[in-house]
Amino acid sequence: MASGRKKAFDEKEALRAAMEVFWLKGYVGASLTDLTLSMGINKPSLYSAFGNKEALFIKATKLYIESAVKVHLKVLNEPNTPLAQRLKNYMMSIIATQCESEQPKGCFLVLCQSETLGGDIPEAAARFLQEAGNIPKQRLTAIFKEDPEAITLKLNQNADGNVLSLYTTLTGTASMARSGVAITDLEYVVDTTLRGIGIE
Amino acid sequence: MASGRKKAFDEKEALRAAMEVFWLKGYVGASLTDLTLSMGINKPSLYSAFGNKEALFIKATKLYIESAVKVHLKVLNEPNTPLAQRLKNYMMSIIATQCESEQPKGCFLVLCQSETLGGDIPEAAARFLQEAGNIPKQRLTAIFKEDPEAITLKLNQNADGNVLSLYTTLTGTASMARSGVAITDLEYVVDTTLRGIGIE
DNA sequence: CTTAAATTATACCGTTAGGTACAATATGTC
DNA sequence: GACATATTGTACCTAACGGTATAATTTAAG
Repeated sequence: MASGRKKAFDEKEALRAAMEVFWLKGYVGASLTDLTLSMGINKPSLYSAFGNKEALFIKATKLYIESAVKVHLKVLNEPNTPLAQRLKNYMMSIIATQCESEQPKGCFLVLCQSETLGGDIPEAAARFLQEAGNIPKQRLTAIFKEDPEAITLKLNQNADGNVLSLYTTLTGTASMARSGVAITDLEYVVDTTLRGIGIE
Repeated sequence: MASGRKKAFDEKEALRAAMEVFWLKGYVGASLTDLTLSMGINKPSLYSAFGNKEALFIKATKLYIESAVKVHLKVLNEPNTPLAQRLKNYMMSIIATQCESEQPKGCFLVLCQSETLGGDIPEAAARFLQEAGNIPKQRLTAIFKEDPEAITLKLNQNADGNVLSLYTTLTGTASMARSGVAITDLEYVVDTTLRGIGIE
């Protein structure tokens, strides 16, 4: 079997570059020129490797979920660690990503979810974005409902409300990080939220 | 002096319609077609009355600040009302606007500020957006530093942190409202934040 | 009724959007 | 080296973008 010319770019690396463009500019704001420039490839290469803009966006979103959402979850079940510390570590780990200066500030999902209401994001991508937001919520709900320490603190009695409080805070910090607020300032916000739901 | 044909549209009403388009779609996402359709006028009328897209956006932002930001401030100084109640009224008043179903869900400023980092918003408009966000922050800072009850509660000792906590929560609720979370659920988030900073 | 001023509608401008056809260029197999 | 295959670079497509020139309207003043 004959097999033609080799790809001159690393697909994973190109996808990572695309993710950063969407992360910085959103779905609508990211033009194909922005994307191809950052990815270091031209349009035919992009379309043959990733399909089209929407398919590329979904793949970039999946990469973001894996590399910037799920990675933080493991500290929630760190053994021999008080719940208060685990929750704080989790939130600060996310905020560190939001404030990381080597990446676009803020949160990919928060930015792109805010675009969905305008109707300029294809429906499949919009649905995918919405589902992505549920991942941390479900995990936090499980913690509040099942963790022995959480039950002792009666956090299970309004688990949904407590999850929403944390999630709202983290969404807010994403906007704060995007506009340049420092992680040291946001740590106080986290402490405030945790104290507010009755922890510590 | 001769004076020509009369305007067939109400300028205030057209500006209000433009504000809602930006509120829903952001600066980049709002096309001139979106704008002229919602405003009920055509492009030459838009340009003669408002200048260009950027000038229209700045006027729409000013209208939003007057009609959806400053209006909430007065409850912060309501006489014969405990500080806890005033702060809660203030936050819930804002969230009611964010959840109002007769308007686009969420916050005009939060949406458009998130676009600025991408570089697709003209610089003058971007600066104006940033300044707009300072209005509530400055007022809250004054409350925490000067209100007798706030001083008694020692909220003045970390006024900036407490302001950031409230502001982050309200920014978060704007995103929550945009994705359809009900005001009744967000009330618990407000209670959490206020309890967190040591009120109530 | 004429005239000057202002607003309207229509048609158009150059540019950029997302997307693709096609020829040129590499690669592995025979 | 010839050939099939896959990727690349270039050029192009239609549609929509922000913005405008121009001519057709409507109004008030003289």
